[in-house]
Amino acid sequence: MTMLRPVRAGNAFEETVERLLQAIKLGVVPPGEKLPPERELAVQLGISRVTLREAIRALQDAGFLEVRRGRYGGAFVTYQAPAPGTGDLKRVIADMGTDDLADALTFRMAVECGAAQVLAVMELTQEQRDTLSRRLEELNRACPEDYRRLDTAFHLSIAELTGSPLLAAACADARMRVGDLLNAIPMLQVNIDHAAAQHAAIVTAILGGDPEAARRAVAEHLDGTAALLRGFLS
Amino acid sequence: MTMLRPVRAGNAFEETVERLLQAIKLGVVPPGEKLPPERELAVQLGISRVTLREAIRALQDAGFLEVRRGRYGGAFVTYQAPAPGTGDLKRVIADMGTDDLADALTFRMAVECGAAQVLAVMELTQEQRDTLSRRLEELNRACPEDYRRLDTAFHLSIAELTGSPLLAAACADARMRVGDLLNAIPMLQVNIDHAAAQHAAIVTAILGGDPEAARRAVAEHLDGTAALLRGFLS
DNA sequence: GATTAATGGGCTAGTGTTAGACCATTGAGG
DNA sequence: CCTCAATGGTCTAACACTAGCCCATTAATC
Repeated sequence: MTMLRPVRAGNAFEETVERLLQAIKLGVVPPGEKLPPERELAVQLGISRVTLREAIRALQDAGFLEVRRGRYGGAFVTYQAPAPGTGDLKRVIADMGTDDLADALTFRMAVECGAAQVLAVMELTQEQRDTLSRRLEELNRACPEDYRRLDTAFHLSIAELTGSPLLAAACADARMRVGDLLNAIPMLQVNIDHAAAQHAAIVTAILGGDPEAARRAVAEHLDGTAALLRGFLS
Repeated sequence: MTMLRPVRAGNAFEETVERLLQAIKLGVVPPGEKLPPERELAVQLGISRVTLREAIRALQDAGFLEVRRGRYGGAFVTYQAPAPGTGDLKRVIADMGTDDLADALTFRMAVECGAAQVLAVMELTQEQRDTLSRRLEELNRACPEDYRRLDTAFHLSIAELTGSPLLAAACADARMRVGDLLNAIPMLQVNIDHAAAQHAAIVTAILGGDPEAARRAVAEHLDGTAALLRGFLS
């Protein structure tokens, strides 16, 4: 039964590695930038410094981070998102398993549509409206290497603007789970143009206070990804 | 930032107590019934038997469980949901804090609407359609002491039928967080009739494959709860 | 009444995790 | 060049959690 599912996903070390890895892959910490200091980050993640260091060490060994000592040192991100190509997609899908893949896509569809709908119903301050518009603009002006990162930022800001940490966390989790997938999808100009139109429709619906349209726009947008995948699965 | 939020909610003992408590309060394990055997439950929850026993002990001390030894023994639920009244509501709200309250309600609105929408889009087997209809019937025939439990079962089955464990877990989590609230809300016949009509609308929309209507029906239904609360908050 | 299988109760040794202190290194600025 | 503050590196003692084992109790069944 759903209610008696596992209390914890794994041990602290594994979960920490996963979290940091996804923060890196999603560009929350861009290449060349460094993670917060260990003592600070350990507090944010709610774990001990020892465990955090083990995780950082693992990511260093795997080539995602470069750790430098001394003042102005830190754990610097060396990972660069690979140039999107179709070659990796099948491997990524195989790595996830089709069940987990469907689960992640369904989950993402539900929470992102829900977030957009909720946000569209809310009365937004001018500042909130500006934030949303700004994220959209930044995404539209993005150069290819920044695109994924800003796309993530745009999608997550919808959830964050609802003011619900639980919802923001759920959307971040959903995004994490499809992160590898998105990185492996080829990024053609047609796709980008298409996505841009859909992003604009989402923002318009939210700012216009139309939850139906917001829900529909997000659903269509995410369906695009799902359709692309179905193409590669068959 | 959202991505660097805590990796774990608390220690295993606390999380386990919380989980079991909510399973009891939501009627997943009805009064008089017993929890699964310790060895089995520990595996399901992904914790050691020692930790589970500590949690059970705590709930026993708090009067929610009665543990009996020997064959056919087990941890029996003694907790009976209190007769709903307005007296407790303010205390429950005060216990949660208004921020957490708003967070939980927003989160629930998003994930339950998302689940209904997703389910409405899916092609359902006859068995799935029957399950949904059956849950609705059971709820409509429920006697007062079973109402909350069957209401929970109905709502959760929407998420479970999507086939996404992540989504089901999110909805269960959302329901957990508003569980005390729902138990404290007075259950008048008008409210029940109103809810029944909304439940029927939800099922109709889902079985009819209309995601817009499904989303709207769930939103209206949950807004009812929120409106009731706003009444008590002012 | 004896047997027995299912269950909770309790112990131990080992591993995971934490908090906190202290050391080592580095680069900026005096 | 020296100093210093911010940072990673390391250690230790305590606590949390786990796996596995065996014991104690109980009620159905023979």
